[in-house]
This record gives sequence, C-alpha cells and structure tokens, in this order.
Amino acid sequence: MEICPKCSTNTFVIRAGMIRGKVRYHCKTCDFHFTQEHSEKSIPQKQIHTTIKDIANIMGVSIATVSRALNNKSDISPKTRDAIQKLALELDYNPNLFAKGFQRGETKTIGVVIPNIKRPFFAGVLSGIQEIANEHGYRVMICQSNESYETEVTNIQGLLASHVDGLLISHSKETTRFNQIKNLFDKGLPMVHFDRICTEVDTPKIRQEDFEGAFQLVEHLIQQGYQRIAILAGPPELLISQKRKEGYIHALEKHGLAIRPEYILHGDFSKEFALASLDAWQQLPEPPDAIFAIHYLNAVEIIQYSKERGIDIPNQLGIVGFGDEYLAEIVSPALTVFHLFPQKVGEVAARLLFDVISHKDSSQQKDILVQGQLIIRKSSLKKA
Amino acid sequence: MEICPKCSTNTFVIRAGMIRGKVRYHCKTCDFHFTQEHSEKSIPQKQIHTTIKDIANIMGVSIATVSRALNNKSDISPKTRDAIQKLALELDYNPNLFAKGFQRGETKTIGVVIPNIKRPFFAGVLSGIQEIANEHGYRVMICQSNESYETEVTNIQGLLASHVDGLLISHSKETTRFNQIKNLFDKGLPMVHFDRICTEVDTPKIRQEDFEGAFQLVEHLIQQGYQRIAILAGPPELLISQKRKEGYIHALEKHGLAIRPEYILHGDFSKEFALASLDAWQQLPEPPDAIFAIHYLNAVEIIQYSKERGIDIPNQLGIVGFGDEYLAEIVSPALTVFHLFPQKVGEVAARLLFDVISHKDSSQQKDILVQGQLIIRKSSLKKA
DNA sequence: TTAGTCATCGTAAACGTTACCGATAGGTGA
DNA sequence: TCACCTATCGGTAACGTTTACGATGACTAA
Repeated sequence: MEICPKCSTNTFVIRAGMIRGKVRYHCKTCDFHFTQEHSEKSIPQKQIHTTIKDIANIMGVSIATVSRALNNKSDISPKTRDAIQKLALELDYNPNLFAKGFQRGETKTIGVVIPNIKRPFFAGVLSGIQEIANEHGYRVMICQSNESYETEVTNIQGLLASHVDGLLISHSKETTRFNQIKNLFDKGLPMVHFDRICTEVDTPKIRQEDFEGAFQLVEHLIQQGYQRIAILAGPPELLISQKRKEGYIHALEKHGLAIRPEYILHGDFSKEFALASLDAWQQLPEPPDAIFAIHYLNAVEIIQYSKERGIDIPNQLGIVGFGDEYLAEIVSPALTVFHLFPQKVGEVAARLLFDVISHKDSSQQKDILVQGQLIIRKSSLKKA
Repeated sequence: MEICPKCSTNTFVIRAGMIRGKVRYHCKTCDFHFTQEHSEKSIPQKQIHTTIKDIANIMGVSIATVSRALNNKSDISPKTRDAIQKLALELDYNPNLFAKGFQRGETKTIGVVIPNIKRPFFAGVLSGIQEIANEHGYRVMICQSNESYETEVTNIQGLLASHVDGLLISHSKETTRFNQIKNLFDKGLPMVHFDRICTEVDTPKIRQEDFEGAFQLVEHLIQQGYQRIAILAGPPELLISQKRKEGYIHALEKHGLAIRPEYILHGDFSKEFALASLDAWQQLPEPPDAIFAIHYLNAVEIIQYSKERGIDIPNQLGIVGFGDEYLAEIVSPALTVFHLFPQKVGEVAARLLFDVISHKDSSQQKDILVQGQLIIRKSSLKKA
C-alpha cells in the first residue's frame, strides 16, 4: 500500500490508473492524486556559463544587486559594486545576451539576406556590415538565398523567428513579389535594402551608381572611337539591369548613336549565355566593336573567349564592365571597369539600419547613393 | 493628506522622503510604505510577433495546450490540435527561437571565427557551413578576426556571450596562444577547428592536403625538368606554412635535389613581400627556375610581375601555387595549382560539429582530411 | 455503485536578466 | 523624540516557451 505524500496516510490510498507510464494513486483521506515517483536523479551538467545567480549566491547578496553592480546602475554602494565586479571577472562571467535580449524584447542581432556569400561583391558588403555591427555591439546573422525566391522567403522567416532587431536585404534575382517584405515593414520591423533593392516597399535603400557608372563606361567607349556598342544586360527583371541599361542608352543618345535592339541581349549571368551572346553578335552583318557587360565576370569570360578565337582586344573589340577590382586587374588585357565599393555599401547600409533601429523617427535620408569610380584599363584603350 | 492604498486610511500617513524622484509616504496604521503613483500609461507597442499566449487567449485554452498542439505532442485531442494549428497559421505565428532556446539552454546557433570573409577560400567555407547548418535547423553567426589575435579573442568572447551551441574556428595568423580555446574546450563547449587548426588543444580538426598537395606540386615541377625550386613559404608560425614546406622538402629529397636555404623565404602573404622575394631570388648567382608559392595570390602576383620584367613563364620560370580555382584560370599563363575545395571543407567541418553537439560521445573520427586536386596548367609546363 | 482506466486539459516552475517598488538602517534637524 | 531624509539593499514580476504533474470528466467492468 502506498503512502500519500500529502497526509502521510496509507489507509485510503487506492490505485487510480496509469498515466504517462507511471502508476497513479488517489488518497481518499485528503483527496489528492499522486504518482509513484522514480528515483533517477538528473545528471548534473558540466556548467559552461556563470550566471548572476551564481555570483549572488557566492557573494551572499540578491541577484538584483548583482545586476545593478554589473550594469553600473545607481542604488548601489561602490564597495559592493567593486567586489561584485571583481568576482565576476574571476569567474569570467559574461551575461547571457539571449536572456538579456529576451527580457527587453530585443536581440542585438541583425539579419542579412544576400544571394550568395561567395560572390566577392557580397563578401565585401558583409565585411562592411560586420564592422559597423561590431561597433554598435550587434551580431550578424547571414542567410543566402542562392538566387531562389523560395529560399529567400524561408530565410527571412527564419530570421524573423530568431527575432532579429533589423533586416538588411539584397533580393534574389527571382524575387518579384514583395508581400512578405511589405508585411514586415508595415509591422514596423526595421529594414534596409541594398544593391538589389525593391521599389514596391518604402524602405530606406542603398543604391549604387548603376545608371551613372553605365553612362560613364559607355561614354568612355564612345570617346575611344567605338561606334557599335553592345550590352550584355543581365536578367531584365533586376533593377540594376534596368538602371545600367538606361545609362547605356542615355550615353548612346547623348552622342547621337543609334540604339540597336540586336545589340541588347538580356539573360542570366552565366558563362554560357555570355559566350553565346558573343557568338550571336559576331554573326551579325555588322558585329559590335565594343561590349559593355554589366557583370564583370561575363566581361572576363568574354575576354578569355575572344583571345581563344583570335579576336584582338581592345582594337577589334573593346570591353568594359561593372565590377570586381582584383580580377579586372589580373585578366589580360586588364579590364576597364566601373568599380563599386562593396565594403562601403555594407557600412552605409548597416549604419542606416542602426539609425532606424535607434531613433524610430524616420527623419533621416531614405535613399543613399554610394559612389563608384571609373577605372580605365587596356581592354578599352584603342590604339588610334 | 494621502490615502494609504493598503488600508485606505489617511489619518496616520506621513511623508517619508523622496525616492527615485517620487514622493514617498508611510502609513503608520498598517506600517506600509508607498509612493505617489504616476498616471502615465505605457504606449502600446506595435506588435510584430504573435505569441502562444495570444493564441491561447483567442482560443480560450491554456498556453500549455497551445504548446502541445504546435509541437504535435501527445495529451491533446486532434480536434483541438487542428484548430490551434489553423489559427497559428492565420496569425502567422512563429515561435520565438530565443525564448525556446533560452528555456532549454540551447540557442540553435553556431559561431564561426575566420580571419576574413573577403578571401574566396573562407567565403567558400562559409557557404558550405551555411548549407549544412540550414539542414540541421541551425543559424550561423560569423566573426572576422582580421588576422588579429586580440580581435579573435574578443570575437570568441562575444560568441560565447551569445551562448552559441558550438564553435567553428580557423585561427588568425597572429594566434599562438590557445588558453582561451583550451578553457572552453575543457568546459565542454563543442568546437571544431578547420584550415588554420591548432595542435595544442585536442579538438576535432578538419585538415587539408597541405603536405600532400605541396609534395605533388613540387614533384610535378621536378618531373617537368625544373631543378632549382624555391618556395614562398608564408608566416613560419602558421601550421599550413610548415606542412606545405614539409611537402616541398620531402619532394626535393625524394628526387635527390638539394635543400637550399636561400630558396626558402618566409613572410606574410603580402604582395610587397612576394615581389621582394622574387627580386632577391633573381639576384642570386643561381636564381631559381621555379617558384612554389603556398598562397595563390602571391603566385598570381609573381606571374604579373614576371611578365612586366620580361621573364618567360613557364620556360624561364615555372610557377605553381595552392589555391583559388577561378583566378588561377584567368591569369595568363594559367596557373598550375593544388586546388582545395573550400565549400567541402565548410560542409565537413559543420557536419562534424553537429555530430559533436548531438552525440556527446566523442567516438567519431577526430581528424578529417579533405582531399584536394592537382590541376596542371601552362605556368608549369616547360617546352621540352 | 465504484474501483480502475483513459484522454485531455490546466497549473506552475524553470531558464537568466532587468526594472519596478518596497524595506531597512542610519542619518539630520527641530 | 519624531518627522523627514537618503543610500543601499531585497523581493518579485515579466519576457515566451517547454514540461512535469496534478485535475477533471467520462468511460468500463464488476
């Protein structure tokens, strides 16, 4: 007969069924249900982190006092404060940022959504973001969409579940619907768009000189004497494709050159498409004498391919592109580019996000342009 | 005269000083202290996240029931479960991962410490890590040490404060003391080293074929007929420098070639050092006829510089290196490399870490070698 | 009836931290 | 002596979630 743990009687204790694998009893004396207790003790975990409770126990003070001491708050005597701080140092205590964030409803973490880390541009952006985030005591959580809309949505969902304090987004090239983003923005989640921005939502945006750079590159080609300039224009739905194409068109128009549709080819940024485009152009009755590739990789690929096919660069074919500083210098002939400053883009974007996070008043500039630089190299320098 | 909120009397209420800017009173009837209450109501925040409490309130059930429904636990009727899940979907509820992790002492987050995101190798590793982490439902927190020991220590401290469930580390080149790491490892924090590993602590490690790759590269040079092979060996304190140098020496010894100290130069990975080394070697009475640069960037820089100085590659000078697939192909002449697979390194490292996190039994393989591949290109193909 | 059974629900503690507010001791001046 | 004051401390709710365990009502079989 079992003994009731409440009234310590065993006269009126009856079995009361099974529950969760354990035998259940009912004491009719005190009307109390209980189960047979199992005697396994939980294994004491090796403790990685010291808590303020540990410190409080050792010091013989309350956790409130420890918290005040560690945060240099008022209402505490200097003696106690110093003693606690010293002990905390000895136990190498560091506060559980999750608990802290959890308590005050913030996480000191921002989320970044980019298409691909491996692309040097985004790697540079990340580097810039990291730096500014560090300055502000924030941590960064990165997700890659791999240019997939579905993955992007899942990523953002995940970041949201992690309760990031803000979001930095550069959309995948597949992304054309922005209801998720808009929803979050309307709910007041701080966010900033950069590079692959979206115009559907009124978020602060970091743009680059897509139009201006394209214009400068094409004008430079024209000034070098190139007349039939083609553009490898990237996915048409991407805003940067559109902007760069506009710059291209604007430069041609300014200098009285015809816009020839056959010189404008849209596609993805793949090597196959770039080379196929070159082939197609070469078979025209009037092939282009210069190519503006809006993505530097395609420009480099075209240079390589042209060399194989015996096309003289820059005399027979001039080539310019947007892009990567290092690769452009290495390739031969070196590539004329409009250089973007990825690190700076990251810094500016992060700074703007922290502005939004801190003063919620949206008085600051909502649209920032990060300047680029035209760097002229041999791939576009025609011998007179 | 103020009224005591406890006994509703005002006959024996006296002022009892100021505290925190508010007037303080003392009721002598019921011996109760109180302050003048301020009537400002807190502004209701715009709510971004739905909680289980919200759902519980709407459904009229307890939060425990909601939790059970959302986690498909037992002890719940299918009808209730479905209704709750449906409502959760409508309110697009997603659980606060921080609260969840906080509750069970884990964060579903791993930390990664690398020297620099912008280096393509590490970007590739990160990409691999991300992928595996996603599979396991973990998030990734990245820190850059920028090759500074101090920053590295701070970073790890920060990740620890974030209570990451595990750590993936590639040390900065400055790092020679590992007491912090050892401390954490002894405390039971799951961690895995990769690339820039440390031998002082018995962590699982992901190594690459540093020795083997170097050996293959140098043997290839020897088979091509190069006799005086120099090595640009990187920082001597770095383990990969040592391993690659060992492979170099081993290959020379196997083929009966002399180890000439003047052909072995240690330094950082800077361009300046690479070019200065080349200059120094050229001024020797017997300059090398081939160079093995353990860092691909230096190899590329030497190729560029050699071309400027009219040195014929590969006939006058053969060049090989470790490294980056893309750049090696672009440079002219294309660079023979021992290619590492960064993405794979990241994947393997992450997988191993999750093994350690889940089954704490350390029965698994503690040292994994990620294979590389010798890719022969023109920079080392001497014309007979 | 009623002991025994089961499915399903609620209650409350716990995680680490902060902040609100009351408690206490010791002081000052009339 | 006593109203009044200040500095410094403790108690505890709250954040969102999971989980151990008790409560409840309905059912079954004797």
